[in-house]
Amino acid sequence: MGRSPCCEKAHTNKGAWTKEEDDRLVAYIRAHGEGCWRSLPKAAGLLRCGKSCRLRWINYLRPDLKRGNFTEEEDELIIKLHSLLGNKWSLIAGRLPGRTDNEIKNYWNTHIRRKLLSRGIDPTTHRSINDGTASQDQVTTISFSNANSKEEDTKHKVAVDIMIKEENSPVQERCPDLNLDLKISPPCQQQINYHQENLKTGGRNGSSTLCFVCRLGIQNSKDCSCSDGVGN
DNA sequence: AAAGTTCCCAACCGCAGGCCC
DNA sequence: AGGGCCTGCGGTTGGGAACTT
Repeated sequence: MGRSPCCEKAHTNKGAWTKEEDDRLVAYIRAHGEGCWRSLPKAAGLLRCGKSCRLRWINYLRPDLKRGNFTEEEDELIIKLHSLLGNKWSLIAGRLPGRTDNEIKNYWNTHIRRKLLSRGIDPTTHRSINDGTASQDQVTTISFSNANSKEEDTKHKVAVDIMIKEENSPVQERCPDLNLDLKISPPCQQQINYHQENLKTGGRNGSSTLCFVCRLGIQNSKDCSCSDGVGN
C-alpha cells in the first residue's frame, strides 16, 4: 500500500535539537501529555516531524530517564535479557527502568559487544567463539515452540514458552537472587501489576526477593519462585 | 600543536503492525 | 474486508569528542 511520508520534509528541521526546541517540546507535553505525535509539532510550534519529536522526548527529554553510566548489574541484566530476547531493545529497555531502547542498543554495540568478545563469547549467539558450542560455563537454551509457523508466531505475543537451563552460571554467582530456570507464559495482569510495583520500589515494599522471572515481568505462578509465593 | 583516527551517541530512515473508518 | 493512517521498533548514519601519532 502506498505510504504517505510521516511529515512534510521540506518544512522541517533536521539534526541536533536546540535548547529552544527542547523547551517547546517539554512545555507542550507537560501541558497536553504524550501522544498525537503527528499533530504535535504544529501544535507546539516546532518545525520538526512527529517522529523526531517522539524520539527526542523518549530518548532524551523524559523526566524519568536515569542517564549516567550503566552499572555492572545493569550490564549483566542486559546480557541476560539479550540472550533471551535477542535484539528486542524495547523489551530489554522495559526491564531497565530509566533506560531507553536506543541507549541500550548503543551501549550494547559499543561496550557489551566488546566485553563479550573479550570473554570469548559470541555476542549474537551467546556461545563460545572457539568451538561454536555453548561457552563452557554458560548454557542457554531458548525454545519457541513451532516458531516457524506464522500463526503460532502471532500466538507467541500472548504465549511464549522459554526454557532456560543454566548451570554454574557466573551471572548467577554475581546475582544470587536470579533464578535462571524459567518459563515465559501468558501474563497474568494481577501478577504483573504486583511485580511491576515491586520493580518500581526495588522490592522494598515487602520482605521478598524477586526471582529472575519476576524481574523480567514475564512470570507465571508455576515458575515464579519468589520467596513469598506472590504468584498465588 | 596539528592532523589523523577512533569512539560514541543522538538522530534519522524505512518497515511492520495495530487501529480506525 | 481492506485500505490508509499512526505509532513504535530496529538498523544505520553523521558528526562531535576523545584519543593517538
